[in-house]
Formats: sequence, structure tokens, C-alpha cells
Amino acid sequence: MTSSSAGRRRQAARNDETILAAAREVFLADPKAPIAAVAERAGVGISALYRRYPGKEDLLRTLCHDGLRQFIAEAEDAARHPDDWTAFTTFLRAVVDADVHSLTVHLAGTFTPSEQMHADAVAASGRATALFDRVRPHLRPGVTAADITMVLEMCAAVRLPDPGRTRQLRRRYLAVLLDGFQAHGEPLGSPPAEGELNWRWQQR
Amino acid sequence: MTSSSAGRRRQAARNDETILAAAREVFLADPKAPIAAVAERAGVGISALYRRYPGKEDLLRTLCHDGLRQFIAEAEDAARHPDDWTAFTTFLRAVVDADVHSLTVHLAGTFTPSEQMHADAVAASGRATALFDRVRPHLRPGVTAADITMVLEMCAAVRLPDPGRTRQLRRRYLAVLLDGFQAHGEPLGSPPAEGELNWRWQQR
DNA sequence: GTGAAACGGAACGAAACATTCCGCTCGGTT
DNA sequence: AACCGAGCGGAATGTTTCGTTCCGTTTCAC
Repeated sequence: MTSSSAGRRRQAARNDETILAAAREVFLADPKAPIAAVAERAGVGISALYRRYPGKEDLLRTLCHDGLRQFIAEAEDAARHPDDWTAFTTFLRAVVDADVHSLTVHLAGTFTPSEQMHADAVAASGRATALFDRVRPHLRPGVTAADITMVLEMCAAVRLPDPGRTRQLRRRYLAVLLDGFQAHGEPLGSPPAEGELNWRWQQR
Repeated sequence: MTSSSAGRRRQAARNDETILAAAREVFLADPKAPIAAVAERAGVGISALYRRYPGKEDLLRTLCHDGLRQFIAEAEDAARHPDDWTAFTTFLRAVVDADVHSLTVHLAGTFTPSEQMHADAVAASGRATALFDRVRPHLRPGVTAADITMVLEMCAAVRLPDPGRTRQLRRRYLAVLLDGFQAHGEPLGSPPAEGELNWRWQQR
């Protein structure tokens, strides 16, 4: 096996990425999209998909799990920053930019989650909470770590045809939200409870 | 035609409302829901639906148009309030509470819009902008009327199984956003342009 | 008592879709 | 140079989902 740059193995390895990227784009736009749409977007045939994943559900699961892992990675990266506020906002911006939240949440329920995913979900929650605790003193009373989830949810709702512009606008509203969480306005109502946010992970 | 209270006509008139309410619930939860789901939720047969609407698209259109009209009505109601800030926030709360935004935006593209709808959409935009202009001086630099649309979009993204709780949380984040728009933090990036928000009304 | 408005729900046909299958192409190996 | 099979494209298949139609029944209104 020599490694020519246009070799079959090379091309196949490249397709691995192409297909995952296409799947991300397509399923983020519409979680119910047909698998053929992914193949078309990737510029490959349907066989190329089924060679890699036993079925649609496995592809979705992989996508979601990757998102979860990226979430954790971003949290750990950002946590290294010595400044608390910078660490927190860097993390949020990274997650928002990469649309990781959509990946993990909008796709949940379209497949039966693996145990590893559950474990990673717990880990992710822990990392995020740790970051939150560091900035907690800078925030108005009544704000909790559960609010992070909703902030990400709201930013993910900002969606334009152009990805670049979408990212800009998400940062805009993330900034507004963060300023709002620092402001000292009227007391806020009760925050989301722990169990209230996990309903997404139920089967549909 | 006497008007007995359990008469067929009575029952039918009541079904008009029941069906619309059911359709709202079902299609807000899933814009792609089958029409049979609406009938089931309403507790009626499929015939009751097709007696009132020639087809699915007409039901969707009616639903969306009703939402648009309610949007306008809420704006006009709120505009009567003498205090600028109260008028503005009352309007936003009303729209968020009634989930009117989802009705108008998430359903767009599932049907071919009528001319009247387009006219009403323009009217709605005008009413909202008028309210915005009254509070413009209270907001940080760089905020525009187009931000209203995105605020509503983000609030609509807050969604829990329990409708009552959903409303509470939406108000929570609406308050945070409003405080954020009043705060004097870093300058915000460029706001959404006019044309950037109308892509939803294109056919899918 | 009769006609039809209103309706429930089965039946029908079309469309969408996940998955399978067959045949072709070439890179890699001998 | 001949060959093997990994990798793949895309048509074919079987199934499910869904919009719409149809028919029999009920229940008012007159």
C-alpha cells in the first residue's frame, strides 16, 4: 500500500470528513432531512454513506456525540484561561460559533443514546458548571448554571442562510444576553430547574 | 333555525375554535405534523377538518395569517399606552406569551402566501417599528428595530413541555435581553439588515 | 317524517424514504 | 500484466407516512 495522493484510500479517508461535514450542515438545517440529502450535499453516492454507517441512526448518533465531545473540549480549553470572565465568554463564543448546541440538542431524540453519550453529557454539564461558578460573582442574583443551556438554545435560534453572518449575529445577541445577566434590573423569576432541561433527551 | 345549546350548528361553531386551537398546538410543536394529528388533538374526525379547509395548506395559511393579525392587534393595543417603555414591553410580552412569532415565522414557507398576508406583514412591521422608535432613546447605541425580530425569535426558542412554565421562562429571558439592550457595554456589531430577515418567507 | 348538514373513520393513492443490490472503476498487489 | 476487491454511484425495492376522498351514520332543522 503506497500512499499516492489521489489513491483510493486517500480519497476514502477524505470522504470520511466530507460526509460528516455534509451531515452536519444538512441535519442542522433540518433534523428530519433524508439521508439522500446528505449524500448529495457531500457530492457522493448513497453507498459511500452506508459503507461507513450501518444506518441513519448511527450517523445521527455519531454527529451528536462528536458535538458533545467538542463541547467538553471547548470547555476544557477555555478553562485554562486564568481570567474567569474571559474563560467563560471564550467558552460560550466557541460553542456558539461552532453551533455545537444545535448538534447536541436538536438531534437528541432522533436516535437511542449510548451509555457513553450519557456519561459525556454529565461530564459536559460539569465542565460548563465549573466555568459558570467562576463568573457567578459577576452576575446578577438569581442566575444559575441552567441559564447557560437556555442562552445557548437562544443563540442557536439565530439562523440565517449565510453561515458567516449567522455567526456575527449570534455573537451580537450573546453579548446582549451577557450584558443583561450582569445588569442589575428587576429580580428575575425562577430559573430552569435541573429536570426541566433534560426532556429533550427522551425518545420521540 | 333555533339556537339550542347542544344543537348541531352550535357544536359545529364550537369545533371551529377547537380545531384552530388544536392546529396551533400541534403545528407549533412540529410544523411538519400530519393533519391527522390535528384532528386527534381536537378530538374530531378528519372530515371535520376537510369540511372547513380545502387542504392542509389552507389551514396553515389561516393559522399563520391569524398570528399576523394578532401581532398587529397586540401592537395597536400596546401603542395606546402613554408610557413609551411600558407600551414597548407590554407589546413584547404579549407577543411572546401568545407565541405569535412561532405562528408567523416557523410556519412561513409551508404554504404559498396570499397577497393580503404580505400586506399585513408590512403593516405588522410598521406597527412594531413605531413602538420601537418610542423607546429608541432608552436603548444603547447600535440597536435597531430589526433586533425586535430576533428577540422574538430567541424567546420562541425557549420551549418546554409545560406551556405555563415555558411562558415564565420566556419572560425571564425577555427581561434579560431587554436589560442587555439598555446596558452600556461594548459596542455591538452590525445589526440585521432589512433583507436578511425576510428569507423565511420564501417558499421551501 | 324527511332531507341534508356534520361527522367519524376506513380506504385509497401518491410521495417520501431507509435500505439493499448490482455493476463498474481502479488502486494496490503479486 | 493480470487480477482482486475496496470503494462507490445510483437504480430498485419494500415500507411507512400522509393528504385526500368516500361512504355510512347520526342528529338537527323544518
